[in-house]
Parts: sequence; C-alpha cells; structure tokens
Amino acid sequence: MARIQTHNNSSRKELILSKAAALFREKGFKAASMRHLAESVGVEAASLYNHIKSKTELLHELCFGVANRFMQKMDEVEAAKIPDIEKIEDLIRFHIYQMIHHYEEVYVCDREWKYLADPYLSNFQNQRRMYRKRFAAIIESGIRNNSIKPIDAPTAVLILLHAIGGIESWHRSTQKIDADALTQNMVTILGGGLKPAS
Amino acid sequence: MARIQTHNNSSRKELILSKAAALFREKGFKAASMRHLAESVGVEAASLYNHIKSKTELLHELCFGVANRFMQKMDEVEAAKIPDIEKIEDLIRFHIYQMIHHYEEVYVCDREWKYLADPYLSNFQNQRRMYRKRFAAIIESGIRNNSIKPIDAPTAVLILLHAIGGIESWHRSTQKIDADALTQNMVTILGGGLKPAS
DNA sequence: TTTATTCGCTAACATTCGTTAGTATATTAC
DNA sequence: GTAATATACTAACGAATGTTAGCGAATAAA
Repeated sequence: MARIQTHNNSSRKELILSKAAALFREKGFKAASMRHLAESVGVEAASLYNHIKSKTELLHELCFGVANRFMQKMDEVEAAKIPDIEKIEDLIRFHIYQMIHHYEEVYVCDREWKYLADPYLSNFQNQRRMYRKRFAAIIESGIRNNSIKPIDAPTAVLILLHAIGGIESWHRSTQKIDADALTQNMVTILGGGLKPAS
Repeated sequence: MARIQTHNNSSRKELILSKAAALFREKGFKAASMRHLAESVGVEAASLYNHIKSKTELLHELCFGVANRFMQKMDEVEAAKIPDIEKIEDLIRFHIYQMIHHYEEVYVCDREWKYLADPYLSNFQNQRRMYRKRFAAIIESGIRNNSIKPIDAPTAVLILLHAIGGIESWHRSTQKIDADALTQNMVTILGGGLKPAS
C-alpha cells in the first residue's frame, strides 16, 4: 500500500536489519520467521525481498558488522603504547560498551552465529579464533613481565568474554544498577582476578 | 523392525533423552527435528512417540533435571558450616564439574530454556531467579564480614555463572588443558577477583 | 508528460515440521 | 500355546516455513 519512507531514503534496509537483530535476539534465528519480521517492519513478508537477498543474508550482515568492529578495536589496542593490564581493561570496557549500546546485534553475533551458511561460517569461526588468540597473547605478555598472575591465558580469555556476555541478564533485569557502575564492578572483579597478589 | 533393547529395559526413554540433549546442544532446540533425533536413536520419527509425549516434553525433562541438581546443591551449601568464600568456591567447582561431566544437558538447560512452554517456562524462570538470589545472598554475607570485596553482588553472580558457561568453548577446543587445571584456573581468576586486597 | 524504477501487494510454490492413526511383530505373562 | 502388552513400522495430516512470480501504484528521471 503506502510506502513508509521516502524513496531517496536508502535506510530502508537498515531498518530491516535492526528489526531483524531485535527479533533474532528475542526468538532465536531459527524460530524467528520472515512473516514475524515483516510484521515488525510494517510490511508483508514478500516485500522484504525487495531489499534483501535472503534470511541468512541478514544474519551474515549482523554478525560480520559486529565482528569487524571488534577486530578494528583489537588493532587499535595492540598498537597502543600502554601496559598490558591497561590494554585488557580497555578491551573489557569496549566489550561492555558494545554489549550495552548495541545489545541486540552483539547478542545475535554471540549466540546465533552457528546458523551462518558455510562460506561465511568458516570465515566467522576463523575470525573468532584469531581474536581470542590475540587477546590471549596480550595476557601472556602481561604474565611474562609480572603484571598479570601466572594463569592459563586461553582460559582467562574464555572467562572474560563469557562473563561480559552475561550482561544479557543485566539488560533484562528490572532493578539494574547504572551502566557505569556495572562497568566498574566488572572491571574490578575481572581485572582483580588477574592482578598478582601484592 | 527389530527392537534395539529388550522389553524389560526401561532405559529406552533415557537413551532418547540423552540423544536429544546432544542434538539440541548441537543444532539448537528449534533447528533439531524429531526426524533427526529418530535417526540418531536408530528408529523412525513416529516411533519416538511410543516413549515420549512431545518434543517439548524432552526439553522440560532436560531442563528441570539439571535445575533440580543445582537447587539441591544450593541447599547443601547453604546448610554447611564453612566460611562464605569457601561456599562460593564450592559452588563454582560444582558448576564446573557439572559443565564438564554433564555437558550436553547443562548446556541445553543454559541456552535453550526459552523454548519451554508456558507453565514450565515461568516455573523455570522463577527457579533461576531464586537460585541467583540465594547465590548473591552468600556473597553479600561475605561482604558484611569483610571476607569478600565490596562489590555489587548480583553483578558478581552474573559474572560467575556466565564465565562458567564459557566452558562450552573449552569443551570444543582441540588443545584443552585437563579438567583439574581448568577448574583451578577458574577458581583462581574468579575467586581472586572477589577477595579483598590484603 | 512520458518513461523507468522502486517498492508495496496477493497468490502460490515446494519443503519441512510435529504429530496421529492404524497396523504388524516381537516379547512377556498366564 | 494363547492372550496381552510394548514397540516398531508406513502413510498421512495440517500448519508453518523461506522464497518466487507477477502485478499495480508511487516516485524519480527524461
């Protein structure tokens, strides 16, 4: 019937993407149907295909959009001339920030990537593995110069990343503390577990 | 055609349950079909219904089986006469043990519970909320007697539980350290983040 | 104003889904 | 041996899925 946005506004697809992120997060990728998505966009299901190629394409774009942001941050942090422990806290803060301010996409990227189709799936898994390796390398560097407790670095990375993923629960919580306080608490607990007893 | 187990062996359903856990974990509840499950049991899809009521019933039983084990452990820990910090480490070790030795069910309980049908869904969410409250209460008690750093207890619980959920990645890892070392590392990092600077 | 393009719609498609009905066979109980 | 029960099978159902085809109206370009 009526077009919702003017023609020259190319952000129609971006609206679909953001609605898709919310829907995939709420229902899960498999349980979210194109008809649901269409409804939340305010359009019939078939009309979506004037803007997108397929349901999976939506997942591709969401996942790699998020992944690229994290990779870019990792580049910056690696290049920075600051102590290792600060690099880690910087990364933790970035993760938390992303989780809070781009909740839906980050969550989808975190929990629904396994439904990616295969050229993309392997690519994504490689990027993920690489990211964790680079994170672990920073921790190992910190261990060598005694600014970090001697622990198994891959295990530490695993703990950090999943702990941050838990903000999901905070996000849904009714009586939530404010974002800054949350960040500070997480850095205290997670960072505190890394620093050697002084 | 041929029955796979003898009649008086009542564990046919348990086989289905354990195959379901593995399948739900691998594919996700929605993406796992009864025909896939049947294949992995070695039977036609319709035959499953001689043993189970529905697909959702499988999820119920998996989720509440796990949830009940954790609730029972919490009862024990609360009743024990040991310092708060030891209670917490005890719980952490229990979580890790469960995650390692009952991986598939625990994972499914953790990540797929949202597909429970509604009398069960609310029930499950309540139990979950209650469990976290009781966990947080132990932390708060520890804070009051100065054996734990003054932090936001609900946030700490959230971090702990999700960090442990990350063992999922360890489980899939090719070059994994052994389970005891993993446990020790996690207790060091997570416990270390809680103890006050001395 | 005419022409081309964008973007909505309805209708329909082939698959896949969970599940039921009805039947046959093998085991157990008597 | 006979009756009863447990459990496997084949066939089929209605519903929901992602997606395509084709059409009409609105916008942009000429």
